[in-house]
Amino acid sequence: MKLRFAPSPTGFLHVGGARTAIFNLLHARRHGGRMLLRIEDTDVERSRQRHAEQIISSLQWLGVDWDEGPVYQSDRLEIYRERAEELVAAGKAYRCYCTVEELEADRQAAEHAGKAYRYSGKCRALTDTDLDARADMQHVVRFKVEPGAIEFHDLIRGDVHFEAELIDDFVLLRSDGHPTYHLSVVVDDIDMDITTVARGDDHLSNTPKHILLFRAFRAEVPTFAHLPLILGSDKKRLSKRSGATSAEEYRDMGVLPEALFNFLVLLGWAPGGDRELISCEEAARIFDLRDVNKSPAVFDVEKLLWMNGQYMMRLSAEEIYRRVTPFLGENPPPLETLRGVIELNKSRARTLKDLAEVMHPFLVSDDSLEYQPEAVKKHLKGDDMVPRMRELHDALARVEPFDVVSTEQALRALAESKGLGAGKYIHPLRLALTGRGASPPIFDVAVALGRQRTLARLQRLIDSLPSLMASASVPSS
RNA sequence: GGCGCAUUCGUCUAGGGGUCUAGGACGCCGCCCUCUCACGGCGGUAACACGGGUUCGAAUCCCGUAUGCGCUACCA
Repeated sequence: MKLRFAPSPTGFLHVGGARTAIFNLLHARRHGGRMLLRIEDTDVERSRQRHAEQIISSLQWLGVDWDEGPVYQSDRLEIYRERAEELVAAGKAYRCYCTVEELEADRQAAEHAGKAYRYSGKCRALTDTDLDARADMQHVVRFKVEPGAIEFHDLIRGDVHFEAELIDDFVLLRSDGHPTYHLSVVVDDIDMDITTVARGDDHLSNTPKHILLFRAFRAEVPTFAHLPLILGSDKKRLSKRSGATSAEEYRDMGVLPEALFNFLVLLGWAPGGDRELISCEEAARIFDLRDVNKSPAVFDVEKLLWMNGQYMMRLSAEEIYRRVTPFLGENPPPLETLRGVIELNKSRARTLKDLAEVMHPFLVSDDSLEYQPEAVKKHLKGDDMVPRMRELHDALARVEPFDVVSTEQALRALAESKGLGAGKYIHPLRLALTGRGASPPIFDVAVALGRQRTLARLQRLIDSLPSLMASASVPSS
């Protein structure tokens, strides 16, 4: 068994394409087959080498590891021409000299008449003398579609039926000598011994053309599996309008490749047994294209983000450090100083980018911490703020050892001695240490910062108290 | 327009004639945990598109309608 993923390099790796690649990989792994990567760049107008490279690097990032290739169709142009000529020689294809303008006029006419446009087929009837007379003229090669029923069994859709009468004599070779998709895909699937073609649903209607070509080449027709499309939240084909569409964008957002992989695998397929989290290896043991759903699935970013959070909190601090570093800006601190900070924050973020954000207070210097206005307004209240914070400062300066249990005991003892709730100290302390109203458990934060920095931040808050409270009480600007 | 495909909670899905007063997950709501925010735990909200058949019995099989999507290029 051999499968292939065959993207055209006209843009980034679309998440729909990513899922197609994943399903191909999984099916190959499950059945002990191989997987080929083929770049379908026969459209010179739209294909770009840099896109091919981006797609390849996105696949690698995602963990889709193919066995053969990448093969570039642009390296095989001569082969497609030869095969088209073979079909012409065999009377299964013919040269067509109709111009784009003529065809367009026919199309217009058909439209005005309210009828479905079909290629007239007039070049089918060209005689040898006609052909000799036009030998030098630009032309395309068209496939001669003979009437008849075309049926095939799709792994996902089941039995599908088409009538060849409704299929135009489609172009195989363009006037510039480049093959169309229909020709190159079939020639390659034959030459590369592809046994199973799993591709997007948008190719279902093209399949009869391909079957006709396989027959014309006297080749065995592969098994097809047409995957349902991935939709945006607007129920339309996933597009920019409904959110990020490329694997790269999710990577830049701080989504883990294994989370995106897991999420995509679950779009149209379920491992059974109420399972949600599944690794590539586990999926490769039980996945089968035959179990894929027929109906399109909406890409729900919320669920992806939840899943990403699940993966993040299960990773070790070392692993997260390696991945979050790119989001930390210039000169990220070494692993050892961040290990504890990561442990404290990893269950509080859904993406690496979010994680970098919640880690921010731990990364800045004590005197450049910013205080969030809402938190200031909420927690810096009362005429006794300055003495209250001084007492806390002194208590924390004296507490021994400076660990989570002792610092908490010290603070609570202080609060009790003053007849105040512990919150009256805890919340301002949080503001002092993080500048925010929300953070990991505050005594863990203090210990992570260490006594010295804790006291420095507390002192800085005390010093800033008059101006902070003044600005907070102003009706706001 | 023609052809093709699809249709279970808002979303992803389980389900392949009786075990379905339809299960799980995300989201949302409530409660618990609690120094805040997360995490976690508990509970709740919410679906078989519609109409005909077949059958003792249909979410499951068949037909039709509706809706959606795809293809209908010298794009892939």
